[in-house]
Amino acid sequence: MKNPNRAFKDSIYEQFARIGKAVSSPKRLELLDLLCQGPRTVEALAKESGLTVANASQHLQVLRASRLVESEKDGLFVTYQLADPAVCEFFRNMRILAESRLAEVEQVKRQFLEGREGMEPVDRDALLDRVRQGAVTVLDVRPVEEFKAGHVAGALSIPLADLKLRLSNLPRDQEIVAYCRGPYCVLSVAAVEMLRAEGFQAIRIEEGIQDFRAMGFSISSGGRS
Amino acid sequence: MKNPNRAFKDSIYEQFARIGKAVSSPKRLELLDLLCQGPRTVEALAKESGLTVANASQHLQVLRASRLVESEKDGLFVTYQLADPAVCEFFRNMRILAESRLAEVEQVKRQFLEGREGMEPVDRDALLDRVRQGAVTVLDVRPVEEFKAGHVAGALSIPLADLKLRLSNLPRDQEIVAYCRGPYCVLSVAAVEMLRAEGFQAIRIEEGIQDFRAMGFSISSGGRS
DNA sequence: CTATTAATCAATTATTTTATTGAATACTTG
DNA sequence: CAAGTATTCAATAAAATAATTGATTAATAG
Repeated sequence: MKNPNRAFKDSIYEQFARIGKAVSSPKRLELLDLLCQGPRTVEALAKESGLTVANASQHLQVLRASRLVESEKDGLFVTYQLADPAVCEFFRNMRILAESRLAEVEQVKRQFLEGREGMEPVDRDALLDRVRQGAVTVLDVRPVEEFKAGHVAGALSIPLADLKLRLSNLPRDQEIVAYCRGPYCVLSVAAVEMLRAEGFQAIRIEEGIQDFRAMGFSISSGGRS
Repeated sequence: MKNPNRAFKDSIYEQFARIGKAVSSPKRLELLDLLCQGPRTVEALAKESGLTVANASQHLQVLRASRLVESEKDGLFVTYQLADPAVCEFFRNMRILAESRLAEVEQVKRQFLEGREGMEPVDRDALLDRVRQGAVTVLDVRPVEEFKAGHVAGALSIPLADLKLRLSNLPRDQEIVAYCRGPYCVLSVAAVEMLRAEGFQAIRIEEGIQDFRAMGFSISSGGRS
């Protein structure tokens, strides 16, 4: 057969490619990753991703055109958010695929963490078990809004920026497990370095909130402001 | 903090974007989709996707550079295949995300199937149940090699091209459920049209082999050549 | 060794995509 | 209504991507 269905297939794959194009730019992926933590204004996204506001706005519009995110105007501010939790799950799948297929990812990570304290290889499963059993103090070092949007049940919220001032809230006789946005977020790295320097038993766990959720951990939202 | 970790993040998201770029082209998605059915030579892929051989080869090299596929030289022929079953699963996730987020997909499909016989909306779950229980004749109309690479347990293999000659192998007193590569493959559409014209009770099921696998159906491989 | 075939390479062109800049819009506050 | 701010728009230049063409490489068969 001489493919009389070509036009149909072309249209279909063209649609699928809209999703692919949306996630083909590093900066858009970074924006998506941030949005996985919760809604954000254009300005906040621009700042965190190192983009100019105009450029961030354009990328966000690309993401919106592919229906992965939605925007809402709140007075002067425009808040962007994921259009569906499935988008976050998709991003996570993509991340995991990249980790498994691209050796370069591990390499880049290793190079960055090289020589940092508290980053020794650990028995990840054993650590997760201790978290699950509440046998350690779980510390969420992300900004408060992200903590409120969803956190590991029972975790303590101390954003990295406030950590130095709130050391007295932390136990000196129990291990502290710090987490942040995921394996490529550096908040928990800095937190653990500071805590160790202050004499705490602290260790980083690479998982982010989406990973905990995917692994069936109990997730809470809200909490004291 | 003035983002001293920018370089690290940039490198990481750049790696992730390699996967995104690989799946940002409609033609590469079509190639990936074909490879989800099993290994293929460049020529076969080019023909089926409507690309020139040189162009297909280039796209395949892009896919290989992102480690989603691998190639192996067999005498004169180069055979490409998915680097990992996870790639197929990823593609499926992407397809499902596109279906749920992009109304255009449904629209394009509807427009194409409009007025075709045997494409009436059916109770999908009930149909799947009948397939699961073996209460119908399940017909795989894909090329034999694809059938051999994996098929619904108990299905009968009659490639669309041979269907006219092998009608006697099919029951006239039982419903025939035809499947092919998935919702956007048209082999089963043509098969059902032909079967109905010949007086069979035939119906199409949109699921492809990966969908059946994901839904926990029993999958066999091999079979008579 | 020559001819044949499958696949890739290399060079070109046309098209898209990206970042940047400055202007324009839309909303809020006084 | 005027000033200020968040966002978007529009225009541009730079860079990356895609399809096409013809040449080249590698394996096979005679």
